[in-house]
Amino acid sequence: VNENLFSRLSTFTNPTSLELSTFEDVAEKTLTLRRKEIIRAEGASVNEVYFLTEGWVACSMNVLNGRRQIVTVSLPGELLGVPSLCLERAAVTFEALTPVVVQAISLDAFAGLFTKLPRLAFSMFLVSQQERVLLMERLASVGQTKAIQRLAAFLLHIHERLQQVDASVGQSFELPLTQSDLAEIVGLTFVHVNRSLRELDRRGLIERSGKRVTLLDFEGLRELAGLPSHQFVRDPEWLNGEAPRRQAGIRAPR
Amino acid sequence: VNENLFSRLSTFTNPTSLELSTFEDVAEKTLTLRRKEIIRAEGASVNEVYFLTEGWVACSMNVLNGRRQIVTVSLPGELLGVPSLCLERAAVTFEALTPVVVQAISLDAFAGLFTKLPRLAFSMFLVSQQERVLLMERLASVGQTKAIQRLAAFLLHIHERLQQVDASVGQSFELPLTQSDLAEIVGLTFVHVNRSLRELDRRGLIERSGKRVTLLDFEGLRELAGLPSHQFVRDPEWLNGEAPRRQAGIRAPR
DNA sequence: CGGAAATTTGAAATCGCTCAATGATAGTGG
DNA sequence: CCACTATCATTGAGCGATTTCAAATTTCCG
Repeated sequence: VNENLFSRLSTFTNPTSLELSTFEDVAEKTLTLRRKEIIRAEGASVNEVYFLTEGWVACSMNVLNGRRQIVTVSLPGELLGVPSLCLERAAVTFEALTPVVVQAISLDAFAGLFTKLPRLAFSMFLVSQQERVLLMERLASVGQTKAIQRLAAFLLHIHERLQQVDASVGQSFELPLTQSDLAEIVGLTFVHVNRSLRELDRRGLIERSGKRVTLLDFEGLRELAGLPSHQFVRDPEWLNGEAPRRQAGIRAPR
Repeated sequence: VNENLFSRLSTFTNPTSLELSTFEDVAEKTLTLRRKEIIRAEGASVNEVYFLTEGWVACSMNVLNGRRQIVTVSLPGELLGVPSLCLERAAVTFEALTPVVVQAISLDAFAGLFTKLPRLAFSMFLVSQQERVLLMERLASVGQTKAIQRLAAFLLHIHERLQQVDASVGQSFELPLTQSDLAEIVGLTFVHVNRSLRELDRRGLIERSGKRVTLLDFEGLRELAGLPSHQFVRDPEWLNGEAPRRQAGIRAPR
């Protein structure tokens, strides 16, 4: 499972061994959690970010009517809590969907990374932009498409991300989410998620047994989902263009 | 209107005059557009980012069924096109909602900024995190709340951002969006947006005349919207903690 | 002033939600 | 290993929110 833990940091550039080892060194403590345990709740003070090394995590935001939106599902190799860096109090709750292992990184250490390894910093910047694009896609899916399309879009999305962590994933994979979780992801009730999943089943697009899902017809699913496909850059040449000319550190203004 | 053009870059730290002047220098050409004109379309190759100096811009993503989602509305002082930096082809279309002026910044120049002014870079990093939080809020609103609540949430949101650009904005402001635009923002049809706006009217929460909107009852609107309120950090101490110790540039791995 | 775009309104159809009940599955303690 | 319990999945029926289609008004702009 651990085979490609840094795939996320390597999405846009190849990190040097120095970069990777420095990154590994900033971890201060390792936390192990069981399913349903909370890593950090919405509203908690922002003292650290987390590097997810094992398991799945739901990142959710509560709405006053008692409902909640799962805004992201995080997989091994991802950083948790980066968006809340700009806030006094955390915006989202991190809940373990499976047994989970995370490494806590203090804000000082994280900011230090940013200065010591500016190229890694730029990688993290690009990863954040990728997350923005993915959030936009989710918003487009939830805002503009029907139940069955939203589910198709999410299944394709999570399958693709799973493949990046573990290249051995085929068309079939374990989805450790209840139908309630799915409902909170795609903005529906769990009853309607149930009916829509069976409809995907009936149409021969997917197959389910227990928590295992098989995507039978990728083309059909993509067409149904209706979202544009996005090709991510790899080592863009402009990154190495003007970039290396000067040296500087992050420094307060006079 | 132009009074606080750099409010966005100054959200988290106070930029030095060097930082601001360097930032201003990277602009390569100035584009002036009329309402409805496209600055850059979804799918176009990613050659530049844009600094919006005047007017409102809708950032939208198309879905196959012919509908589209407006994922962001940008106001003066904001950068356009940063998320698409991680893509081969642009993810969103930028369309002028009013007469607009933008400055184009080449990717090389932008990457150069990142290296020359790492503190400004970190500011931009934090602005990106803020955008992620705002997108999550929008997703929660669209995914989990009813039509009237989504509109309340959006009106509060845009009012708050407007105030940051122009402190003189009171409870009343010009909203240069059609009801179709609003529909594409909150994930409804324009017919239902119309009915929901009149319902907000009827309840005495807002008042409309032409494009001018007055928010009559902020407390009521906030309660209705049902979203958590988020307080953004200002000059966080961890930013100056470990950060200034080293000097480095963005550099390719060996 | 004329035409196009935007807003408003009505009526019917559809989608998704709520409430309620039944079955299936997995985990727990004895 | 089994009984017990909680959680999860499934199904039905009726209701409510939102969409769709269609048409009338109003506003905006040249």
